[in-house]
Amino acid sequence: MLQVSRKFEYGLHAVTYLATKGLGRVVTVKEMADEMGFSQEFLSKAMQSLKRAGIAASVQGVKGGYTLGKSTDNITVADIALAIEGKPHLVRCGVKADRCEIFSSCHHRGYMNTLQHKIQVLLAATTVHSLLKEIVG
Amino acid sequence: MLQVSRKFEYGLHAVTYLATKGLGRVVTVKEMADEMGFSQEFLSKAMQSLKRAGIAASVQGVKGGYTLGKSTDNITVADIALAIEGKPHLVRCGVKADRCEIFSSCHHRGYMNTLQHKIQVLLAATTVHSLLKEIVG
DNA sequence: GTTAAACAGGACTATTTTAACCCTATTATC
DNA sequence: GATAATAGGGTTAAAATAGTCCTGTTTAAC
Repeated sequence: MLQVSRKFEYGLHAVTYLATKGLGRVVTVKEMADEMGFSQEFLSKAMQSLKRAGIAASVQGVKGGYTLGKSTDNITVADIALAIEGKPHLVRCGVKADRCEIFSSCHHRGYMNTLQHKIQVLLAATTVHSLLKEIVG
Repeated sequence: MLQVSRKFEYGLHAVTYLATKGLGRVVTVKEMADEMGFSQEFLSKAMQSLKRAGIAASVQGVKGGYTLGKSTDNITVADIALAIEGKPHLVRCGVKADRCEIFSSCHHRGYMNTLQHKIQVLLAATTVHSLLKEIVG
C-alpha cells in the first residue's frame, strides 16, 4: 500500500539517466534497459508515457531514441508521476464515486483530498535537477 | 497507485465511528458494518489489527464488541495506517532488497526514503480528534 | 529502394496483491 | 447449555500491476 508503481520507478530512473547523458545525446530504450537491468518492452511503455507528457522527446528511425524534452529544473517528480500513472487518487471515490459504498455519508473525503494535495505538493517540490545534485554530490 | 487500501479506509471509518459513539459504548462489528455498508468479515479483520495495535479495545462474549483503546487525540492517522498495513514501503527495495534489480546502483533510495518519511509526518500530523472536528464542524 | 534499427501502440497473458469469504475456536452473558 | 460476540487460520475471487507479443511506422545507411 501507498507504494509507487514499478513503471514509475522505471520512468524516474530513465529520466535521471537521460539527464546525466546530457540534452544532446539520443539514448535508445535498449541501452537504458541493459544499463539498468530491466525489461526493455516495459520500459518502452514508460518512455512512451513520458514522451506524451513532453518530459521526454523521441527520435524515430534507425539512429533514434530518447532525450529529455525539458530542462531538468523544469521536470518535477510530480510531473513524472502524473505522466506515468495519471491523476493520483488516494481513495477509491476519487476514481469513481460508485466505488465507494458510503459516498454520500462519507466523512473523510475532505481530509483525504487535502492529504492527497499535500503529497502532490511534496512530489512537486523536487525537480530532476535537485535529484541529480543528490546523486552526484 | 499511491492509493490507500480498502482495509485502511474501513479502519479509519470504524475509528471515527467508535469515537463519535463515545468511549463507554461497546459497538459490535455487525453494527458498524451495517451502518457503513461494508463487509462484516473484512471489517472484522481491520478491527483485529486495530486491537493488536491498542487503538481499539475489545470485549468478548455476548455483549461484546469494540471501543476505542486510547483517547482520540492520542491516535493519529499514521497509527491507524501502521496498525492495518504495517510499515510503509514506498518502493519495493524497502520491503526486500532483492525485489529491486538495481539495488546496488540505485540513485533514488535516499530521495525515496526521505519522501516516505515526509508522508509519514503528514499522516502523523492528524489525530482522530482533529479529524472529528472537521466532521462535526 | 531495400534493409535494418529504432519508436508507437494495441492486445493479450501472467503475476501479484487485495478483498472477501468460510469455518472453527474461544469467550462470556443469559 | 444456548447464543452472540470476538479471534484467527485458510482458502477463493477479483482486481491491479507487470510483462510480453505482435504489427505498424519512421528513417538512416547501404
